[in-house]
Amino acid sequence: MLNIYNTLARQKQQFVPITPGKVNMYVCGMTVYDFCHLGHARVMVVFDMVARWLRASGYDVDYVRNITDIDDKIIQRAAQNGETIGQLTTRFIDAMNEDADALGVQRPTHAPKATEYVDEMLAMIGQLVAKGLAYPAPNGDVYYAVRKFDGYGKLSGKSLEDLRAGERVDIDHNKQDALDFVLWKAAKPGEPAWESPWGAGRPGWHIECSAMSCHHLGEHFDIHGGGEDLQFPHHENEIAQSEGAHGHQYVNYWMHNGFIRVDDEKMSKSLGNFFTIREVLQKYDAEVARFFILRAHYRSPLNYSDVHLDDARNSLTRLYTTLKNVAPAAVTLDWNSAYPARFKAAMDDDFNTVEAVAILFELAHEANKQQSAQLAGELKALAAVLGLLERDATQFLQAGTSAGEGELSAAAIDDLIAQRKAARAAKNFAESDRIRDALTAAGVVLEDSAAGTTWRRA
RNA sequence: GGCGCGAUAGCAAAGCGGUUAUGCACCGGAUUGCAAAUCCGUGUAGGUCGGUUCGACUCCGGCUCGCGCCUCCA
Repeated sequence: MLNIYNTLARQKQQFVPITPGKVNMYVCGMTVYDFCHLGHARVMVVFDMVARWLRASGYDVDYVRNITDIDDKIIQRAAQNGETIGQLTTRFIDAMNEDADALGVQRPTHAPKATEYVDEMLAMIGQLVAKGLAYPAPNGDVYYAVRKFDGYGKLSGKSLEDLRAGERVDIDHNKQDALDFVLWKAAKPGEPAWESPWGAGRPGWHIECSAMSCHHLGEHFDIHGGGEDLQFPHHENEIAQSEGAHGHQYVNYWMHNGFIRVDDEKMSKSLGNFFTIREVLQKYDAEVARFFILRAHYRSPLNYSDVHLDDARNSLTRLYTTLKNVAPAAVTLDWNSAYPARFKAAMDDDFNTVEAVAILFELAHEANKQQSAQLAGELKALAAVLGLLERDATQFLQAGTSAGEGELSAAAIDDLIAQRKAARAAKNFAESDRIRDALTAAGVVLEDSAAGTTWRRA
């Protein structure tokens, strides 16, 4: 039985789907005006893992991850670049999909773009205005009247009083309350705009998720996820919009993943301390990056550094080495048998991939020790549930970096191995060691066995 | 200032009121021409001060330090 830490309840709760056997899940995706960084990678990988585990558990999962393709930064960036908004967003949506694919992230079932749901957003804003929960302001904007919604603050644990005391909210005389947030922004000259009952304009950020989740998953669905920085105000505002408009519960389980950090600080655009996914993939195999994310608990902060990525690569190498040394049998997982049962218990405990990965290592140890194709098969099958160890072991072990600087080609390596083999046959160990040392210096490790010599990159 | 989270061995990182986490690194040994890989062996970790308890890394409280949200942000 699956337990999920629900931000709304601030504790783990047993997961009970609204419809038996079916899970509807929505995750806040990217605003596409730049390349994705590692923080975005974490959201994509974490919720990919969640979707995979739900499916492995037998659920039919409808997974929606939206794309914000209209907002201030997009407009600004397109203008800077001298390209249209469509050109800019298309470019970065493609880049995002490339990065996600590299990381082994399966595509969500739907990836709706905000610009394609403006009608739905306007309909919802209309409902909110009709109910007196929203109001058009003198400047042409439409705002949500936060104080009219009873439960405001229930997700983030904030009270309106505390928020007002925060003194960090701009005073805007168009708003009835400083904490009111915008649903519809009046058009400014030169900006893209849609017609609306309140004049030409464009949607505020929060309304798109309420409208698109409702369109694809209904007014009430099971899981909503995103980075923990979205808890407030974005998710709080979504609740206000959706529950305000529909008059009932919006989401049952709210999940928030922790940040990627650099030197113990949140990695973010505004701090400028971010690494893009493709930057990292120049130096590290994408599966190493995925493993790096999944070997930490999704709610914990995760420090990024080359040292940690090196460590992750060495760890993953051990797993793949096991599969190279012990050919895995084709295994159909029996969740009642020892290792799979423990793996399942770990995953069912709020997606404890840390524990699940530890079990993978125990399995590797036993597979090596017993030279057991069955255990190696279980290792491979269990890892596949996490989207790991799905490649040919030798392919992984010999893969270079995409940068590929100063790397010896496989052909050159094979040639040196042949020379070394001849030297060894002639008992010329000085020469064979010289060749091996040269390879070591080039980052290539040799492994002799009865079957011959194999190599991998260090 | 308000609200919240965390502090585990050299590094990373979990579970758990009493019994080995796990990985990397390190050190012995087996194996190897020598290595690598693998196997065997080796770690008296749990910020600090108190409390509860027969017993606490694990529960409770104080303190210290770190981080996050309160503004766009995954």
